Formats: sequence, C-alpha cells, structure tokens
Amino acid sequence: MHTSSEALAPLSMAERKRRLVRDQLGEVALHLVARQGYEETTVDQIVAAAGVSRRTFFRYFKSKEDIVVESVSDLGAAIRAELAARPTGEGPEAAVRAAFAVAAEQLTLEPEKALPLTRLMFDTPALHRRFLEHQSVLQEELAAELARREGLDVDEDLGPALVAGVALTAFQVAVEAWTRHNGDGDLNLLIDEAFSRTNPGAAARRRATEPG
Amino acid sequence: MHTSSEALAPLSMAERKRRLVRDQLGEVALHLVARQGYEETTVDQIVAAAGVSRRTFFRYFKSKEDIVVESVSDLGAAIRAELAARPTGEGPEAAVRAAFAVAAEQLTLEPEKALPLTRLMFDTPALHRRFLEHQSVLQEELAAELARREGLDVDEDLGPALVAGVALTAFQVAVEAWTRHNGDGDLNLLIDEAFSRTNPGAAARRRATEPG
DNA sequence: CCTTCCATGGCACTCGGTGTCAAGTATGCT
DNA sequence: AGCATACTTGACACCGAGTGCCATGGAAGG
Repeated sequence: MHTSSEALAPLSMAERKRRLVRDQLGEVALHLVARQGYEETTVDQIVAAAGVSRRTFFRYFKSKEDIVVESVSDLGAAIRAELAARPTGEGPEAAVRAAFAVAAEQLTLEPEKALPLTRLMFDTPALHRRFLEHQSVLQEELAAELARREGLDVDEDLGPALVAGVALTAFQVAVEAWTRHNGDGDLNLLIDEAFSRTNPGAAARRRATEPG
Repeated sequence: MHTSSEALAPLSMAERKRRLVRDQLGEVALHLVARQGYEETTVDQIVAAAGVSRRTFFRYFKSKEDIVVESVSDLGAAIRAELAARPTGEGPEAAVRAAFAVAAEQLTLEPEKALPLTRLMFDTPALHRRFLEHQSVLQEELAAELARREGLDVDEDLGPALVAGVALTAFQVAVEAWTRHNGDGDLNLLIDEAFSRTNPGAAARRRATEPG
C-alpha cells in the first residue's frame, strides 16, 4: 500500500490531525479572546468551543498564554533567521537593522491582524510579561549570533549584547509608536528613524573602519 | 500619657504593627526561598512560618512574586527620583546616566544581598517576567520625565523613549555582566563602558551643542 | 488477527488568588 | 468609663490554571 509513500512523507495522518486540532484550538481561542478579552476567557470555554477536553488543551499549549504569544515566537524566529543569513561582510548594526526589516514587513503585511494582537499583548499584563520575556531571550540569541559573527565572547565583550539590546529597544519604540497611531504611518520609516537616532555615529564609523 | 506623642507621630500602633507584620512576612519568605527555591516554596509554608493566615498574606502582597520583586521597585523609585532631581541644564543622556549611578551604588553597597537576589530573579522565569515588566514601566516613566524636561510630547517624539530604553539596556547589560562575574569587577566601570558604547557620540554632541 | 503505540478524556489534586462574613481590637466621642 | 466606629484578622468557600495518572479507543504494523 502506501507504506513507501509514508516513508516519503513522514508527516502523515497523525501529524496532520495534530496540526488540525492545534489550529482549530488557536483559532477558536483567538476568536473568543477578541470578543471577551483575555482574562475573561477561560480555558474551559475554549475547549468547549473547540470540542476537545481540557487536558488535551494543555497537551498542545503549555499555558493559556502560549496560544496568544505564539505569533511573537514566529516573529522572533524570522528575525533570527534573517540575521543568520546576512552576509558576513556587513557590520553588526546594519545586519541587525536588516533583520528587523523582515519583522516590520511581516507586521505591515496584514495590519488588521497584527495591530489588535499587539494591542492585546500591550494591554494584558500577563501577556505583556510573556512578550517581554520573549524579547529578552531574543536579545540573548541575537547577541550570541552577533558574537559568533565577529568572533567575540558574548560573556566577555559587552558589544554584542549592547547592539542587540539597543536594536530591540529601537524596534520596540517604533512599533509602539506605530501602534499608537493605529498603523497609519510607515512602520519602516519609524524603524529607520529609531535606529538612526539610537546609533547616530554608526554610518560614519562604518565608513571609517571599512577598508578603502 | 503618650497621647501627645501619638499626635506627633501620626503613624502609630496600627501602622507600626502593619509594618512589623509585613517585614516579618518578607523576611521569612526570603529565607525560605533562599533555602528551597522560589517555585518550591508555597504561600502556605510562608504564612505558617510567619504565623499569619493565608488571607492576610495576600492583603500585604498582591502576589507571591511581589514579595521578592519589591526590591526592584525600590531601585526603580530611586532612579526616578534622581532623574527628577538632576539639574535642568544637564543633557538627557547625562542626566539618565547620573540617575543610574545611584542604582549602581545601591547594588554595590551590599553585594552579598543584591547578587543572590538578582540571580534569583534572572533564573526564576516567573520572577524574571515580573522584573522585565518593572523595567518596562520604568522605561515609560523615565521617558515621560525626559520628555517633560525637554518640553517634548512623549507620544510624538521618539527621542525620550529611545534615550530611556537605551539607558535601561546599557544598565541591564552591565548588571548582567557584573552578576556573571560574581560582583568582582567594578559595576560603575561596567556601566560607564556600556553607556559610552551605546552612545558613542553623546559627549561630542553635547560639547558641540552647548553654548560656548 | 493480534499486538503495540499514541492520542484522548476523565479524574483527582495542587497551588495561587479573591470575595465574603464574622469576630476581635484599637480609636474616638460623649 | 462606656459606647459606637472603623480596621485588621482569620476562616471558609470558591475559581481558574496547570499536572499526574490511568483507562480507553483507534490507527499502524507485523
């Protein structure tokens, strides 16, 4: 029968079912949360609407918060991936700026989905905390990658952690401003402004230290 | 009798008792947490050791986390107060740097207390989240104060939020490095390095824009 | 056809946190 | 002094998140 095709497509049946349930759970949850608010939505309501047991919910998501915060994880992964893919010749600030550009792109692609989500995460304390935590680990990961690029020890040299942290701050401030203005302005412009104002000498320094 | 002395000291009896209970609660809790770890210490254990009821605990602390995170609040308050007290002539970066100096002082005063606490908060996820949340609101408060100083609108100009965020990042990176090195190095030197590396042009710009 | 594996559901339990009420105690007024 | 008032406390009940455990059922595989 399909034994051979199964070998070719290792994600069959069981795995597909898993994804289905997970997606269904996420969709239902986001819908409920959008209508009632996060704190007002209980796990029991979610699982009732999704038609699974309470126990199953916690097999798919480690916590109720995870279901909302997942999107941030994806964004972080995209940023990390882009940074890892930047050419090694590029300076750290430029590479990081480029990495955050893909995040901006992802946010501006469908603002009607991204804006409510960011608002939800800024306004709900529990979610905000988780968001900040994600930012924190992302900062460490970016710092590690920057250190790797430049052959530095992230435990000895403050540089990588500082560049990562400052970039994250710039990004965060830009996104917050963008959110406050209901996504009206150009997010990329805001990010450009934030990055250049946090790193006023970067361009000049890059020019000076690059081999002529 | 002491009726007159009571009038002179408006915080009498009731208030003193409150403080006593609160201190006792905090002391016992920190002791238990230091011995067993945070997650492993239940509120019931704390209240049993302190000799009060469970309900009373939550009248003094809004959550179990608060009992540990309080010290961060104090540090934040000190930073804010110092920033508010800086002379208006001082540039924003310099003022903020001075404000964080008092925090460094407070940390280095008794490292044998500060170090374990910071470690606890970095290593315990729930506490780390709360710590990051505190940092986040501190960032907003500092940004607001900076905006006030310079007559800017914190919702329109990215500057204040950026300066506050970058300073916080620098401070955080410095403290983390200091913690990693078991408080061996000079924290103030680390902060100096972090601040100057995140703001390489600040001194030059300040010199240039100051009236000759 | 039989076995083995895995997802699920149900259950009981822990723990953090809150609302409510009753009792005790200091304070203030007469 | 005596009484009314407000505040603190403790006890109880309750909720919601999260976990461990076990039984069941259905799919994959020999």
